[in-house]
Amino acid sequence: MTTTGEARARAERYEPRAFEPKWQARWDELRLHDTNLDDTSRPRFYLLTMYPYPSGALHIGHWYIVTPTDAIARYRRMHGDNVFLPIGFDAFGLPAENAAIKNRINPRDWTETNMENMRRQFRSMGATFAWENEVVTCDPEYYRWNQWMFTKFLENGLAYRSVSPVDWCPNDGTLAREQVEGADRHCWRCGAKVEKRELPQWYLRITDYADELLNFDGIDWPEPIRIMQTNWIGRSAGAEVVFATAPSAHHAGGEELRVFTTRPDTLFGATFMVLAPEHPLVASLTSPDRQTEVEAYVAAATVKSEIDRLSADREKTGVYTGGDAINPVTGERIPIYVADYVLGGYGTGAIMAVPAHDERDFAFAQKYGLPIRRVIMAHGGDPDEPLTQAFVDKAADHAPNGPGPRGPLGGIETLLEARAAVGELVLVNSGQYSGVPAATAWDHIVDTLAEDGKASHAVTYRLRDWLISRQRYWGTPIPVIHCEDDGPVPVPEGDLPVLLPDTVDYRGSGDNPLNHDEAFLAVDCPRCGKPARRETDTMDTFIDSSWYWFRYLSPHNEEGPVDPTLVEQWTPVDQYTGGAEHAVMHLLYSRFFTKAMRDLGLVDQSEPFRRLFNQGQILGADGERMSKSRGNVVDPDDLVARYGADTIRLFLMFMGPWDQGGPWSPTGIGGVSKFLGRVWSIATDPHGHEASDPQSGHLPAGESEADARDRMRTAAHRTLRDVTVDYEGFRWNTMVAKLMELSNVLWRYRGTSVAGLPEWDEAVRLLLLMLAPAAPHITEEIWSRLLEGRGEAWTSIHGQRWPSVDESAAAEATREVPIQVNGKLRDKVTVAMGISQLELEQIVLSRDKVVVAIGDAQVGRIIHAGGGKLVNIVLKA
RNA sequence: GGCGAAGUGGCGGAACGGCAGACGCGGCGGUCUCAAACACCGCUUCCCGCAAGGGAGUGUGGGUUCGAAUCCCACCUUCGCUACCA
Repeated sequence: MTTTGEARARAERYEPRAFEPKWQARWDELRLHDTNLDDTSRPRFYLLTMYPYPSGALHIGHWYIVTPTDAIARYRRMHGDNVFLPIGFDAFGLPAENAAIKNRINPRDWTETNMENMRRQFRSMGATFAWENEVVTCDPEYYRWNQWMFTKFLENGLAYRSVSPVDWCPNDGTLAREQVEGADRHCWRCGAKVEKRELPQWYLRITDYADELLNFDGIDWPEPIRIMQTNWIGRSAGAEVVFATAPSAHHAGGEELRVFTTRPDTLFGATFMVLAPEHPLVASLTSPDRQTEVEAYVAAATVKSEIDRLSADREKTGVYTGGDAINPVTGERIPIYVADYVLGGYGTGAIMAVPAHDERDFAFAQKYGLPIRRVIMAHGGDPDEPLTQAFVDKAADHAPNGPGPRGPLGGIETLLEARAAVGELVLVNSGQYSGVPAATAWDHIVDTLAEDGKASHAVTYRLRDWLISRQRYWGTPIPVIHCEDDGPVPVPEGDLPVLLPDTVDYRGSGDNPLNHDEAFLAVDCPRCGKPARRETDTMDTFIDSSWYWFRYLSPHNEEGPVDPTLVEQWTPVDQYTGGAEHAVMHLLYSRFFTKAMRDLGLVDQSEPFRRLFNQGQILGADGERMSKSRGNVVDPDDLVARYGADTIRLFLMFMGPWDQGGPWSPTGIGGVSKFLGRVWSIATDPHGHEASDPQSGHLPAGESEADARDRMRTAAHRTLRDVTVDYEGFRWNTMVAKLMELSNVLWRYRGTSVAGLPEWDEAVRLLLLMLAPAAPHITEEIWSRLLEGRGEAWTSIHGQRWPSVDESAAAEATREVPIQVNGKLRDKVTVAMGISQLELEQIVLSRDKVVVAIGDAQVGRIIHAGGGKLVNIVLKA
């Protein structure tokens, strides 16, 4: 049998379109992937991948996330695990609402249409999702439990309402802190400039869990993610010190002005104070002659954040309020400034400025001619030596509170350690503390002031409470009723869910249509029965994604948000996969929710995801993020139509390390397609050969049949050994490469006398099994043909057990030993595996090339590296 | 400015103390074909050489080691996140 020209036309070629849809339908029909959650006879494997937003169509980035995840699922099934791989849709959110405004259609219809298309596309991947457990977050069956949990949070003091300045985008309404991006403070979604607005808002007390969230014990997460979360939480241990305002012509004085500092040891160097523009005491401290100037500055500061960050000069600005304060240790009168380099939302919104030891304060003091007093220096130095820049001692920088590495991953673990490190630094110009080591003074000053209630140890965090209010329609209505007499009252459990009305008036502006829906708004107060108004804010969609994996276990459960038995049996999630762009927000919120739900008695655990893998992002061919507006979106449907799903799956895995991502380039896709074509030919037409190649059909010169049989067996089992490790570590690119190598070996033997021998058949079988999780259709098709050819009944290849390595087959009889002389490669020699070092040395030293390389020199040591992997002859100098 | 990640052929990448460039793309040459496409075979880090062979080489400069792409120090570049956190 030959394979060329007409003959090739006759031989059946790899034609994925001919069978991929058939198998997808078959797997669905047999319900191969709906998981029996009650089956406890097998080890469970809860595999979760981040559910998509129903934007309308999958792009290649979705395939990049889902395809390897599906391979993990299939691989675990081959190990006998009861795998649960659910999917759903993150179906609330702005794009639906924007589309609604634009096209005057209902967001629900838009969303439903999109989901239907995406479900079809998911099927075309051959992904084995448990569709029976699908969760759609815009379904009342789901969001009612958001509401239910919100009322529980309220009862337990975890939710509260507060009027505060919020970031406001003219298009998208309120934004979370994290949703404001970049130096110019633009909206993460639409890019518009962000303003500030005062609004009553609902918050969740995530900061109550700040310390617990810093602890990653018992979860296997990538270190960069842990570091990012740790830095995001930003725990800072220091002290709060109370300054008193000084009496003046316009001001009685004696008011408390609290500051947060990590350096109370520098208190004697505090020569002025700075308040954030938002600080509540700004107005009362301002003297009449300064009022105009201060008010103008404060007004400018609220807008400023948008405008001036781009202007490269980050020069500090501020104005004197005309008010003064008393330094509690020196008794000095020091001026109080307002400056926007102090943040209203951090610490107390006020600082004591120590220009000698803080770069920002130094710059400010220089600009406004304020005194700079050195209070810390190396022992024995001259305390009056003028400073040309702030003296910030490095060791203190590495304290957990400093700007350097901090927290559990930051090197120096505790303040004590940090203080020990600054032991050689002493206070100067600090009254009774002069000459005292800075480390000692730190505590002493705080403790002494604490006796008079003037200071206390304090911890602050960068992390703020989670603002969940959105002035938007397409989200979970916050279940609260505002009554004139009773204030905000939670909707009673029996009245849940508060349904989102389906027919609303889209005004085309950013304003929430719920504000104008009288049928929705009008309600009686559950407490007093008087007419009241419903809350119109809806919840941040990150609420939806903060517990959805629990709901997958019992998506239709009407008794509660979760089924405690299934939760206990199936969670925490064994493996979570998703994009690294969610490193902080979604993953931190999910951890918080899990802990909060635990404290409400809903779940029995503290961490949601035991193991996390963050894959990289596929960018457009231009290296930019894929987006419709950039026009660089790659449509997988076209690719599937051309190459078939298996080729696309495999190509995405072959591109490079999974956590790396990178720009999309279809170059090379043909190589993967060719590989599958060869697998096809090897398995379905083992005796065919290429007539255009005179060598084809003959064993390589000098190779016996026995050699070839050995080589096939060895190659197959070594590949199995290595590929198994790659599967475990999600190293898809090398996994594919190794399967290509094995196929190259078999390709060479195709049509020769060893094709079809038991070793051949075994190698082919192993190749198919190893390829099955990654390329499920072609392997299933070939598998069924092989069974049919042997007259056996059909069973799915995906129900087979992962093969085990025959170590004796994987072992080789000989090995090639590279020979170095003085670390330079000079020769190689093939020797028997069991050879002794002495024998090896004799052979090595007798090699011509080695003798030449040694020349007249004397042989010194001979190094046998890596258990005989390499020999290095070291010459005497 | 801070934090994180990464710099290896023309390209994606492999190797992560022991043969640098696995596997694939692209390129070049060839077989098949009237021809093209497909398919197949061979070569392909750079420099010198007809070859045998030799030399250089993993962002740059140092260091540790018998041996460094890999470990350590300094620097440069790119990407991501963050933006004065007291």
